[in-house]
Amino acid sequence: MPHPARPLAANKPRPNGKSAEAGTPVPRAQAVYKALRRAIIEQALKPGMKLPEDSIGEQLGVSRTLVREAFGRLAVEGLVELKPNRGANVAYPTLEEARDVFEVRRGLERLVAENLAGRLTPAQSAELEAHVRLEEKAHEQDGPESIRLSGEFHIKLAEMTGNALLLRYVQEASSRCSLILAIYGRPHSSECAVSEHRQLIEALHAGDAARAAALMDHHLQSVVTRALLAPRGERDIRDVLAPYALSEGLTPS
Amino acid sequence: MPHPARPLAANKPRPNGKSAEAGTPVPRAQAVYKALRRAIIEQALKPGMKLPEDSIGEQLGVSRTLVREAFGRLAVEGLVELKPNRGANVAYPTLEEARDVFEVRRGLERLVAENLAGRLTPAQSAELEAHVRLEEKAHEQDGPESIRLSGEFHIKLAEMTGNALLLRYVQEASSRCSLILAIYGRPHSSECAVSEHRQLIEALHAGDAARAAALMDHHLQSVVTRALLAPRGERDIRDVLAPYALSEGLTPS
DNA sequence: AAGAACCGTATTGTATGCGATTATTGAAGA
DNA sequence: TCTTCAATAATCGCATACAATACGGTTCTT
Repeated sequence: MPHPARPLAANKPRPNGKSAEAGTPVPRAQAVYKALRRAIIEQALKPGMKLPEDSIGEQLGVSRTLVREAFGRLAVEGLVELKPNRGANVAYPTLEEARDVFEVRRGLERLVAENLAGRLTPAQSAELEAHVRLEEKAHEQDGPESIRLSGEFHIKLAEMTGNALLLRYVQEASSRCSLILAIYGRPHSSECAVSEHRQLIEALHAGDAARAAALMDHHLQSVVTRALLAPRGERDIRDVLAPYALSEGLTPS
Repeated sequence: MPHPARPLAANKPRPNGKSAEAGTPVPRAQAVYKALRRAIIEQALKPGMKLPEDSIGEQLGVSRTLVREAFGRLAVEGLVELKPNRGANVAYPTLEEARDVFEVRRGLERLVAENLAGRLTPAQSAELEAHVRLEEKAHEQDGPESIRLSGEFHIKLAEMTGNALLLRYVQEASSRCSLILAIYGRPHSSECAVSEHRQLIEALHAGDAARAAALMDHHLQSVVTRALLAPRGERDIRDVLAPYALSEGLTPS
């Protein structure tokens, strides 16, 4: 699976500074950060996985310095764990941390709902409705597409508040929820019920802040019970390995 | 003064930055981060102030590498602004950002209040009451001590929820509020009314979640309604950082 | 004198190197 | 065979080196 290293940007030793007509001299540190972030969220890098600085740097075509910088930022956001002198791992939240994340997320999104109630522009309403229709369509074949869309619905709402900090926090909580569901969630239940999204839009539109908040609260609560409270009790290595042992005709002692 | 390239000499690889007796192999990157963080929160580094990597590194006795790492983390937390190719400044939030921060903070702390209502242990109650008494005492001479204590009250509450993420967010919002009040707040009005803290404790104790949340909401709301304009002066970075370097065990070169 | 092109300097962006710490392997001893 | 321990390999922490970019002042042009 390891592909030959492909530098992540125009890493060319630019012949002469002058001719750099290419778009953005965006710091590559940020590119590294974003690449790793996506990789973690999309679970290409699985929870708990070791993250050695130099192999990652090599793979991305940058030096360890930049990888380290990215790790630091990801650690603040709770996506990687940084252990002194022992390197970085993709975060592996405990069940308790998971509970915490969901609680905070509920608080944040309730705020989103209150903020938005009665303030949606027609354009925003339309966008949300369109989104929900997409969700419905995707829901039929129940692929990973469905999951992505459910998540984006919440991000869209946060964006519409116009509160940048609130958006950032919701995104952060959201990413961590992805991690958590990757660990403790059941395989592919689409996490959000589309009908609940519909109701929420309606309440927002009606300007009923209290009802919107309550709906959001209930909605996220039910995500937890749907996806989380059916723990695939694999906190233990044994559970993970059991099927493999079986298929190889080995008997765990 | 550019050094004429001197092939390794004066700065021999020191065995360790500090005297050998240190029992704590605490990464120095973290020390730098904490020093800068405190300096910003306590407004020794004023909002908008330029943060040159090398003078800071020199003052703290570390290389630019570590300073940069700290900047990255502080930027995620919104305490530092990082402009590509133009370095770092202490964040200077706009009024709109200020509004956003306060709104999020309100949402978070309401969550704290709801979480805590009816769940305070006797020990926790006692701690809070003791704290409020301290506030009252400090309030008489109305120094900076009074401000610090008011802030700590909210942090203490967040701690008591046992929700680490919630605590982190409250702390973050809190620090940013310090910045904001430094810019837009009036000089030294102690920001929290002690009586409101008292009422809040009472509601928590009574287990009245709704009332506690409402009180918290109102309390923070009333903090906001004290926003005014204020000028700023600038000092030399070196002087400002010296005490922080000292307290973190860093040695200026 | 106002503006544009120019150049030296201060700073930032990134890579590399070196000592320190941790993990791993393999051999000796029980 | 199971430990214990040492030597080695892998990795991290941090400083330094070098390249790229932005800033400020000067000179040249009109």
